[in-house]
Amino acid sequence: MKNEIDKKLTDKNIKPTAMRELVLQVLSEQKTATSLPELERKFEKADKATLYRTLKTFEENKLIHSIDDGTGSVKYALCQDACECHPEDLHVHFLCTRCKKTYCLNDITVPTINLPKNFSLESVNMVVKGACSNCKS
Amino acid sequence: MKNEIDKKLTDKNIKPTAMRELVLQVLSEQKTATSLPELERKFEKADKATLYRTLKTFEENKLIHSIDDGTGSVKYALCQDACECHPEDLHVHFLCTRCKKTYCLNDITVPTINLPKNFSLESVNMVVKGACSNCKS
DNA sequence: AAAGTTTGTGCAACCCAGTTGCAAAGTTAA
DNA sequence: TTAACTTTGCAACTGGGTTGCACAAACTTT
Repeated sequence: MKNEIDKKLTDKNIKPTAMRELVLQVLSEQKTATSLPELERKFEKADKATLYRTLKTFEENKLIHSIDDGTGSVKYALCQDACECHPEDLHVHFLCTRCKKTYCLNDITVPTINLPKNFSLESVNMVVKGACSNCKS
Repeated sequence: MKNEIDKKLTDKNIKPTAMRELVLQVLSEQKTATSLPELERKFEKADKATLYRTLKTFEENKLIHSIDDGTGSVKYALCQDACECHPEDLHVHFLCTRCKKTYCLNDITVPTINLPKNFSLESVNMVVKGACSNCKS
């Protein structure tokens, strides 16, 4: 258990502290992406700033990626193992407008776009909104 | 001039007040999408809340649409004449990571996505990031 | 093992976009 | 002109995100 978590951290060159183990543990358990405020609620004890910096560290080291789904708080989810967060690695995200959960649609990669002349591409944020299978009446 | 602006407002069932005429005027002049804070700076005089509510009114009446480009402030741009803001009307937006301007790529409609079973689609926010033609070195 | 260095954590304070309540001003209707 | 409604302006607040700083914990070096 703990060893798997620690391995994930060290594989990405992140020193495995107690805090980081806990946060990664929780993130691993989620089926949908998690925001900083949500994380704060899950860890009554922990400090917002620490959680914030933990997420930043994870993101910089490509352990997680962030999704801005327009709900006002950025959400985070684990990257796929080999993910380098390059444009061709990116997948579509789905925000359920009912339950406000954000899903990583890992097997739906973002479509290629033909940009206008002299525009260069760095990344894509694609959020599809609608009702998820749980909420669809 | 003023008549065109007023016509656009009344066509969308928005009462043409002085404030609204001014805001629509300014929005019409922009080649890129405009945020509330930017608008505040353009109108030193006007109140934030009024501008805010003006934008909301415009958006509700489908005169403008909003784009969350992840910069921390939502941006607004005029809709195309016949726009109903339905999924099939939506276009891709481009955020230049250098100059932070957000372009409506009006002739690039968002690609169709095959959602998982029992997921329904309401709308799509697709923001491509990179360097625009002005900023590309 | 002690002193020094680096890294991580916790607290407090802050910034800023967005939002709301309320009262004053303006507009429309009777 | 009065009454009803709409718009505007001010002030205050919310909440997510961010930073400075001091303390604690973990590595280094001798």
